[in-house]
Amino acid sequence: MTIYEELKARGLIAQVTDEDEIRDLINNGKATFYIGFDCTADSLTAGHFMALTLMKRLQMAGNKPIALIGGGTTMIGDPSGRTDMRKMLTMEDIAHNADCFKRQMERFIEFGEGKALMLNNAEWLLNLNYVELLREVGACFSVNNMLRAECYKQRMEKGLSFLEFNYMIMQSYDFYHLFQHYGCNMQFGGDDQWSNMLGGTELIRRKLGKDAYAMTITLLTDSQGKKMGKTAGNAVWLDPNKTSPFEFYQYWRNVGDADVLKCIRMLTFLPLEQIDEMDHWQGEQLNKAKEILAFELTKMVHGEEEATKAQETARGLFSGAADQEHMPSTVLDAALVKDGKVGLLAAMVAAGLCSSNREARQLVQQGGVLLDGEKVTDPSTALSVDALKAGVVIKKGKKVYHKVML
RNA sequence: GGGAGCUUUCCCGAGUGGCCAAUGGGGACAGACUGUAAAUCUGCUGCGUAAUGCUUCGGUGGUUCGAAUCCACCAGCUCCCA
Repeated sequence: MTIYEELKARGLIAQVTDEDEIRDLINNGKATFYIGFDCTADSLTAGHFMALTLMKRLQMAGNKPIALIGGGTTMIGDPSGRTDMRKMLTMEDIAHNADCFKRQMERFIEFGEGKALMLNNAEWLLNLNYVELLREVGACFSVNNMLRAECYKQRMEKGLSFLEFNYMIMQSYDFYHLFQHYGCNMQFGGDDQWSNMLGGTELIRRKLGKDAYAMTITLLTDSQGKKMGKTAGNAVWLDPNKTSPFEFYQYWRNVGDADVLKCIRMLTFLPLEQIDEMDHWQGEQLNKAKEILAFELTKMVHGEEEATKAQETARGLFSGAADQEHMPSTVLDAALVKDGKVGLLAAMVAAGLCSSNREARQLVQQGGVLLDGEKVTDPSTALSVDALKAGVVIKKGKKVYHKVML
């Protein structure tokens, strides 16, 4: 099976500019492609992860990837898919985020001589001269067309600043620059990037009279059409300090039935034949598929050891016997001790299980808290120092376990 | 440059002088049911052990016994005219 067919079978391809040409390029290892990552946070997310796997798949097929860090474009802020303007980041923040991105990517893609390339568009964007740029590329863009682009359309109501309006031009310039200096003939990106990417191919055609190609990746959405990789509005991070390997594992372990196979197909490197076999699994059996998904992804992001640990912890917790070793834990401040005891509510807040005493109390009263497996409903419950020395396991709801100690 | 309007708790959105910590919906969280799923039903959602308690309705001042609600100024945004 060729790589193009495989991408297609995995459901990764959303839109392409020229299917025949692209198929030929990537199947024969003739593509030098880039994917851009704007550094709006200090860690990559599950969403970026899919782009990285795509990069890897294409690299394995002999193509040359360029990971482009958006040190320059982040200064503008991509308006695509947003209903309001992004917070403007400072130069320092952006530089710091770019560093973090770099470190995370290196773990995943092979960079170096003859391998993948990592570049930062701050290099060429930050030194552009306004008037020169206007004359060189500004003349190639039709405002009329830009306003018709999907990414701006939805902003016509809420308002769009000139700063953001220029994002498409910056991204197009990137492609133009990479095409000329690095022989980059293809761009990949999320499907929401489609119009920005077309801007690039169009610019190359107009300025250089040459063809470049663009392909977008299907956005990972759940069966209800919501973007995946987020919990409660927070991203699922790849940085273990922001999302622990266990939480990361749990996120995938808990995806909806309707989404498991899709995720396995799109995100893992398991052979398609194996995935097709899982396709007819149903009901409870799907839990097995979820475990596979969670394990595979955790392994890729955090390493096999962490993945095994997370899996064992999860199995332990949900089969009853808590595996205390790998459970998140907090050592309580001795100042919380009163009369040889620590109030349960205070302990829960200290452990980060609740943000306030009030919330903790409510949770206890609603029967959402278990202490070492025993349900407690009295908010005035206190933990004795002796018990704390040994460690007490607080279970919040069905899935959150936390050990507190002194 | 001129004119009109908007700014509410995580989000949307009611509220136009006391009965407002503020209707409703969404989301989040918890309970029941389950398969660590979905759907459904229930509870809950500023802080406080509690109170006629404290802090909140873009910001700063003011009017008033009392303001999210009225006034002034400032800021941000939207729309119309240029």
